Amino acid sequence: MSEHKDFLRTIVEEDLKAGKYQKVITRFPPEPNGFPHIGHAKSIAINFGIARDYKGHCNLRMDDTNPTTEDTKYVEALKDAVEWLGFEWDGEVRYTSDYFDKLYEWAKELIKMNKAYVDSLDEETMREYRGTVTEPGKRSEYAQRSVQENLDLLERMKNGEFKDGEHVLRAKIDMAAANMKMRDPLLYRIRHAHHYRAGDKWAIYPMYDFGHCLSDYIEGVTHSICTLEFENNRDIYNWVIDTLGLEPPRPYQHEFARLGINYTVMSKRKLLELVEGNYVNGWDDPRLPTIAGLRRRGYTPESILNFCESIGIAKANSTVDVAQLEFCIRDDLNTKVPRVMSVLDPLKVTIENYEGSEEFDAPYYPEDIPKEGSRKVPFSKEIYIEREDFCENPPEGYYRLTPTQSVRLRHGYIITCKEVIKDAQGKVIEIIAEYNPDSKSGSDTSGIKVKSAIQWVDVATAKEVEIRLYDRLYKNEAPQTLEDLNPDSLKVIKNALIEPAVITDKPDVRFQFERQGYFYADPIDSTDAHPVFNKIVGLKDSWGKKEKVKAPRAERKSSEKKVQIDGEVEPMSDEQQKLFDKYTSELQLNSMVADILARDEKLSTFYAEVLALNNSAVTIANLVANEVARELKEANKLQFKASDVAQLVQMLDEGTISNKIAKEVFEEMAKSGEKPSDIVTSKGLVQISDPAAIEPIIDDIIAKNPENVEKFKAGNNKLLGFFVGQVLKATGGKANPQVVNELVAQKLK
RNA sequence: UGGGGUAUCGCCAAGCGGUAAGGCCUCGGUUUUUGGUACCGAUAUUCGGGGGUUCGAAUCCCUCUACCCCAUCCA
Repeated sequence: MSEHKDFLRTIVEEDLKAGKYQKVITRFPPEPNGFPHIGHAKSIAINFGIARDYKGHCNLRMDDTNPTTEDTKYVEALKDAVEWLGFEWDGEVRYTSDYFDKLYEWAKELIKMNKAYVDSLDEETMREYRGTVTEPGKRSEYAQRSVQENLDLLERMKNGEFKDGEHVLRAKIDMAAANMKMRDPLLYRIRHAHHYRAGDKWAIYPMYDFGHCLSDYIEGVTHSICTLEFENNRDIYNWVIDTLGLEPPRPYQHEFARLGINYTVMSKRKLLELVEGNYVNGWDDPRLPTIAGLRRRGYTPESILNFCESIGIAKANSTVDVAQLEFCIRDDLNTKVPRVMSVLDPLKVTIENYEGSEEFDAPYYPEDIPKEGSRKVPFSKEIYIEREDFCENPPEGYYRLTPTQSVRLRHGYIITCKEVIKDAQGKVIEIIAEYNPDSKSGSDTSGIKVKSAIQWVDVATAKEVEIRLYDRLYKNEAPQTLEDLNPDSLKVIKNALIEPAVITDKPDVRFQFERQGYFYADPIDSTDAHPVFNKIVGLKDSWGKKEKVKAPRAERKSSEKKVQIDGEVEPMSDEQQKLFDKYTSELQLNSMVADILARDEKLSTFYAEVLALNNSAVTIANLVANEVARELKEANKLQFKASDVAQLVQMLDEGTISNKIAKEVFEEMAKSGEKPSDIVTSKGLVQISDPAAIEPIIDDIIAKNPENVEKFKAGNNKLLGFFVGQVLKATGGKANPQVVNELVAQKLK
């Protein structure tokens, strides 16, 4: 585990420490109505990861409460994804549909408590009754039905006596709730549909808000982790569990931001559109961010897990740069896979001074990768090189073959261009070259220095392969529509060439094609007779990048600060205005503090109370406007009285305590309600202002931090805070910060 | 617009009153028979804006702004 815990792990740890739960139980609760994507991988990594880190367990539960969209094939895909990522769920796979009986009992319970009712409004009316975000809704007249009638109706709904939509079961909460989700949410709806697991037993199905929390409870889940869009549903989650009076321990819901990645889409709807509209070739199209797609592309589980860990968990909506994902797969494959040579766009090279043939012994891994293994690479007079690796009129900095620049054939000899043969259109079709017999790789005595080594294949023995080059699915960073699709996201090269060992020896399924990228033998289409390789990701290419940069030279980030227009501040009432005037003129408060006090009745009243006991108007005002305001905001009820604050201010005025200590005392006082003077005495918080007592401490700290002293003397003024902080820490916060400040500044001069 | 959230580098993200972590990207340099890898180095005087409190504020207080979610019988 990394040293910085994310906020979820922090919560889990606190709960464990507080003894709230004996064991952490999480769950991954997908609805089996679509293929899992990398966003699910994040959720899987979080839920299973937390369970693993805290020695708990994680369930896999299909949240299958909507029979019209769900299917077994998705269940399989989901199970498969979890397994592929290397996680093991606790026991059997769980299904919300297995809890239908229990859920139904609880629904009746709610009716008996008069907390749920059968409503018979039609859909449209129900929507009208719900009100809007600014206007309260109104309760359905059916809410007055008797318990008996509700029970009876629900029973008959279950038995299939009514048509879809005729009735629903709703919770009786509050039609005027500011949280729209709490305006009598639906608990059950009628659906005469075949459920892929429950069959035709049920004519009613629970809604998410009813089924999910209770399923968590049934499974003993402790931390129910979901994405941000469920924040509003948390109130119902708690309402259902609380209202039913379920015995603790009970689960609590926590939300995190879902994963977004640029140049792709993640929503089920958009993914479905791509698949069904044949914009891609099925759910496992390697361009898709689905687990199946990533997997078929050649991504490893480790790389995806590393990715999930690297992006962190937080609550801010964010879009991760796809470069981060690409880094993770390169990073993983770099140390794992063999290097081989392939040529995608061949240019023939005839080495006129070479006769016969030979085989080079070439290691599969470069020297910096601690892995063994090698293969034979056949070589003869005629070879192919990559068309890009020859240039007749090279730009500056071009390292490869030119009419005047020799290159090394990787694992082989150094060649030099002798003649360039072109067709009628002027296209280069062949290079006539010469090799240096003394330059053989590994036993080079030629003394020739070349700028680079290029990959190649032998014409006579090279194998033909199909290569599928994948690029980002969309051309826009934040794609909206199908128009944003990248027309070049797939390029198929039917007859690329590859060295024979890849096909005959099959040392692996993933390879680095040197200087090109990582490739994966397509698990479905690749055969011995017709090998197919998917490009997983390209190598980093600092040359290609440089070339590109030459073109667009326009955008420079505009450094001008954007001006922000402030909205209107609400005007004060006459009463408030009067108070404000008194504060600023009579009591000499600054206008900001006066404004805060004048506008808040609780604060101004409290202020007046303290002022009656102590006349340090400004000090009290500052304290009330800042510290007391916070307490009021957090707790709503104050643990202390005006007299306590007056006493605190007096100690401050007398110099018994510093501002820093005052804050500490205040916090304690707000928590325990103890008298400030008692807190000061019991904790020994009297401030130290005597320089003679402070100086030795400062000397000690200066002696211990010679580097920071240097930096400070070099002009890093921020370090003053560091030294003052250290001294304060050493004295338990008791040193008078003002004295310390002066002393430190003096000593470091 | 009522409610619920969120704002720290180009992209993620730590930080919880005392020197603005880290990763990706980018840019230099070293090593290199992959323009790869590895390694070194650079890159936020500033934390959405403005005020206030404090010796000291990304962190506390006030206020404004922007973005996301909620008015499916979806989850």
